[in-house]
Amino acid sequence: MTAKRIKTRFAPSPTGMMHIGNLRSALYEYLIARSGSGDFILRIEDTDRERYVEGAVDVIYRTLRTCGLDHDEGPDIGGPHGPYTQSERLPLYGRYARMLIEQGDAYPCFCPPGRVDRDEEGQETETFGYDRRCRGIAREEAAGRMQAGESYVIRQKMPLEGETSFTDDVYGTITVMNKELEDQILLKSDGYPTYNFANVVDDHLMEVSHIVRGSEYLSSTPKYVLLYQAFGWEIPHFVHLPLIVGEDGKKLSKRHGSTGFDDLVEKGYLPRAIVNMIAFLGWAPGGETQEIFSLKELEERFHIEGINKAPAVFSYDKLNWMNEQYIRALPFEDWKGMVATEALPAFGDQAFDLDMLARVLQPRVTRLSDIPDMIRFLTERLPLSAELFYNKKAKLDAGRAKEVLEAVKPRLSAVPAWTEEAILDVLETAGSELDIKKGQLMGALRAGLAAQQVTPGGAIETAIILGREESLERLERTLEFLREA
RNA sequence: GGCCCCAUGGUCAAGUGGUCAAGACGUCGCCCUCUCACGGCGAAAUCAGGAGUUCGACUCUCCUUGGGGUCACCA
Repeated sequence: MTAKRIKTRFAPSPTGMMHIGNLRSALYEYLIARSGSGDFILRIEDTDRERYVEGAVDVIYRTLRTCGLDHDEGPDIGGPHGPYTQSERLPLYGRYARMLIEQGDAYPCFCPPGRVDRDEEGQETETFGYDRRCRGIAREEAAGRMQAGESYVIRQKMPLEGETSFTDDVYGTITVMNKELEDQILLKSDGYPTYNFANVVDDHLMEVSHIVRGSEYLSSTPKYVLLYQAFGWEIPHFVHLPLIVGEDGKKLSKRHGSTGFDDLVEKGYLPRAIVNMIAFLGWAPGGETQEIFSLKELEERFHIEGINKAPAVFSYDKLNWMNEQYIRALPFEDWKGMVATEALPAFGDQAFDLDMLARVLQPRVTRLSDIPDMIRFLTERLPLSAELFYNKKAKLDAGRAKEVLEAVKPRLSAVPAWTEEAILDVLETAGSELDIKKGQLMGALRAGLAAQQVTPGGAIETAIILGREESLERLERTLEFLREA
């Protein structure tokens, strides 16, 4: 193969959400193109009218855009090989199919759909696939029946002997016996091509150099190779990707939880983290140990040799970690904006200090959607209990907490400005004057303010977030509880 | 079941005949510490099995076992 310009395509079918597996294909296709300064194009494969979902094309555009996978040709931006939507290319497929019939590499088939093979006793046989019943129909008879308006499909005529092999850039050379290949349908009775036919025609016409797709297509690739040969077209590079599977080792699907890009985003995963995560499902840079890569960096390091052959299990644990890395590294202002959209509705009319809240949350949040639960103790006054104040190490319990708070609350009420520095100053003074250990002081205050044993952030941070008024009211309420206990 | 593919710790994986077999996630422990995190340090944990080839195999070959994919007028 000559040093042709690298060109890859993402060819999704508009059937709904953007599955993680599809997105990974798109990402690898994009990276293979970009790492070789080639082109990445988008083609919509809408040849299945029954599965077509309104609006699915927009999901595809939107997802690619938010992930930063810009394409060079596509239905929305055009290009030299349009149209890029298969339903608009129908006449083309018919023409090429007829060409194959004339060459003797395809034939019309009049069998009803889904016919099951049966043996002499009428039992279903164990053999699968079409039995080539119509393959022997004389050309004139076939032409007559087609003329007469009989419904038919066009099937590829597979060689009955010999073998076909091709070399995949990831899996190496693969060979199959031709007799194993089914006379697959190229053109359906409704005039639409099947994927098996359209992808070959379009990939050739659009000058795609590297066909990148999931390994579930590996076993049907010999049939495509035969098609390329029948047309006398140059065989492109094949780059089959290892499957993404769930924890149970099975191909990732709906029952494995959130497997759509939108689902993940809704759960609070950052698009950049998702992209980084799926880049490593079946690929590794080799040599180096870095795992956090921006899309730009991936464009520089990605290479086909780094693609693995074994299926990869999608790990939510690892995704969580990646998301945390991205959250921690976010510029504070960006992070604050995200916290605001989660927190504002939860706080409602209640005032709170967004800066401090964001600061406290940044090193602790795993997914954005976790925020509402994490801040519930701030947006609601939770029920109190004696156990809240128990801390063995600090020798703190409800009784001691009452003493501490009784002593400290008046001083807090008198703080001139409700700032970190001022509050810390008051508490330190109180601590040394009244001889209260820091653990007891802070522990009692934090529990008294939060009414929750474990909190993100400490006593002072909590006080700042809540503000003076709410903090003092909460302390008064706590003291009332403690006095009665 | 036929055909095809795959096989390093629980997971993602580096490795390409000679390494004490990287690193990350997760798990566990310690430190830091007003709780929880973050951060730091450390630990346990892997070459599926069997034959070969070779002076020497995780690396090469074969077989076994295990797993997966595919057998649609879906892609």
